[in-house]
Amino acid sequence: MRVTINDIAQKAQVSPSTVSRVIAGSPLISAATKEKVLKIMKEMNYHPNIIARSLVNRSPRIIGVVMPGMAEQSFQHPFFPELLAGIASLANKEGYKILLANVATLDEEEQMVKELTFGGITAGLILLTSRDQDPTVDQLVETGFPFVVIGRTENPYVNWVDNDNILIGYQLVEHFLDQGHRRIAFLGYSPGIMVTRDRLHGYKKALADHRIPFREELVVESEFISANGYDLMKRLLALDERPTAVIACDDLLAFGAIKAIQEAGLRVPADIAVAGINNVPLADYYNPPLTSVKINAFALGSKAFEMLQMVLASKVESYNRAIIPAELVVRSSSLARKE
Amino acid sequence: MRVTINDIAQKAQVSPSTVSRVIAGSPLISAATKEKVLKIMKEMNYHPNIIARSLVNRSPRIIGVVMPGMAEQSFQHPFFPELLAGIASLANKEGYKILLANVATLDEEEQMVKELTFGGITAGLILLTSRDQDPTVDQLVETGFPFVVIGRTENPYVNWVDNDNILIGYQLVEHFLDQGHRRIAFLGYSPGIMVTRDRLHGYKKALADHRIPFREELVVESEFISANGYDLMKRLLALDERPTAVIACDDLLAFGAIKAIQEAGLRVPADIAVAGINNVPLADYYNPPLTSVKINAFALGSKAFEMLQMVLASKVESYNRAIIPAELVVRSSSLARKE
DNA sequence: TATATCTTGATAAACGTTTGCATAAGGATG
DNA sequence: CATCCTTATGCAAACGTTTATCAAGATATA
Repeated sequence: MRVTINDIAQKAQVSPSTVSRVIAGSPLISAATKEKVLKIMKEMNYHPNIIARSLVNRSPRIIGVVMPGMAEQSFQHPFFPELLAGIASLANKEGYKILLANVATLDEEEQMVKELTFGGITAGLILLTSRDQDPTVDQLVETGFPFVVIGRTENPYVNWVDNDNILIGYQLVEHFLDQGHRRIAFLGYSPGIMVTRDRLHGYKKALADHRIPFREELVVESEFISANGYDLMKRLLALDERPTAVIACDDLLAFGAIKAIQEAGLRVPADIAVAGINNVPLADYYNPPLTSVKINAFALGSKAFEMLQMVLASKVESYNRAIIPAELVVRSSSLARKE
Repeated sequence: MRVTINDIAQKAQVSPSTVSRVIAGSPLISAATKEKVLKIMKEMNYHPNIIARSLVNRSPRIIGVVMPGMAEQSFQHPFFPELLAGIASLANKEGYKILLANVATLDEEEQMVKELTFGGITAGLILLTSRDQDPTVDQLVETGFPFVVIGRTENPYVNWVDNDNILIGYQLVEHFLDQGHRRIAFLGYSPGIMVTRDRLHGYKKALADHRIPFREELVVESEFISANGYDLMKRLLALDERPTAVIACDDLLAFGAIKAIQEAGLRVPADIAVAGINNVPLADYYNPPLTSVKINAFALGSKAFEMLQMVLASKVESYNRAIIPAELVVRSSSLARKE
């Protein structure tokens, strides 16, 4: 049998409301009573029933985190756990619990979001998305339910946190230009995925700023899956004029690409330089070590929670955006031989 | 304002209990009423309040998943998300929500588990652990709260799901023996971590079964962190009699080891063969591609949920164990040159 | 026609909290 | 000593469900 506030009250010879006030740290309670109640609470190993508490003050200290399914492959991604840890680090501190909505299909996602918003179980939502058009986001905007997006969508009525993907693309190009490259390819553009769009955008902008003509054939589309890096790179290798440098939208793609390059009898970076994005733990151990961009997933998560908290406190007047800086990590896969 | 069961009842000219019974699919309701109510529910976009429902029938359809913190590094691990997906796949189907308790320290873990068990918010817990002695597990056993462990601990009063780590160690040794190796090293044994203990156990058993003497110096201890593979391997390389094959307790360790081997001017697998465990996505793209053991994390997760459901239904008389089979994936890092 | 049976729906209590309002005790003030 | 604060506590309603018990109407049976 579960020990309730009434049991404590009875044992302490006070009313339940007094116990409740002790728990809440109300100043209206005498020191003596407070101490007595606290002691008994400890003795009886009492823990407040979160459910009951949530019911009465209609904002449960639970936030929902909605993750897209394996369909998007994102689940395999090492930064997901880090992101969760980032959210949790702050959430725990603030006494929020995290309800993880791990959905596989879009239908499931829609249903889940409905349950979470109308079901009264969560106070707010953090939504992970990489799609440029996200029906779930639109759905949430319509209901007015408090939420924050990690990633970015085209819907403007949204508070979001994201990496500066445009800058990431830009910086990688500049890095390669510094190394003397002029034919720089972009591997892994996926039209529906905002991240890749932004990165490509940065890539184009950097080229333009440095008066390098943009070449359609140097951009290779994909589905953001590792296995493709190998195949995609082969397309580039088949070009009349091969690129001398390759920016891959993800480290997994980069590894595949390097494999293809090496199999073709070429060397990285001597013949073709390569850089990835996300800085997976193995980038350092690859041969050659892979230049990448470190995404601060932890910060992404904690910032998202922070923003959601602002939203919950109605402290946001307009729509907020936060951009988490990323850091270029140069390793040998992108370095020119000394000239 | 939230639409409640009373709003529906009012609109439908019936009592709240009737609406409730419609939701529950009770057979005591006439088809006409049922249809009318359902229609109005849809019209008003009604979703039952999960909190209120949980309060009244004291078993909320929420299970807690407790994950060890970054301290154990486990978070970086690619199979964590897959595990979660495995849990969620079944949980969603059964109408259970997942509360993710993502704790950083042991104190936080203890506190969190207390809140989850006594706080009435979860019906049961799935606990991830790799420690042989886990205070949280002991704590849970004592309270009698329904829970299942993924991983294994020494506490016997526990339902758990795990890989057959002993077999994994055994098979890898046999694989290397098949390739003609006799001096096989074991990299990454960590005394407090059950997984590595079991794998080492399998390793020893295989050696014994094949009458190969066990050599203390071929077992290298570590902390289960990628960065160490490199350093640990150097210790092996410094031996008078170097091993000709290395089993690494984790792919990340294996990658570090390969790097050390190659830096020492030796070749993999020609001079030293290497195999890892966990089959991370990159194993295939490494140079050379890494032999590894595929852990079915998804199955691990879904099996754990299944078991928890049994526990919740009190369908377990004794303590259950489930072992998820793993699969050796042979790639070139472990293959002997043709003789 | 009176009674029993069955179908359908309503009433109210309960789950464990929080909190506005009321109240009692004690001290200060006039 | 009556009045008024202040401080500390209790009472009871409310949060949105579920469900046991009860009631009423309809139908069948004697």
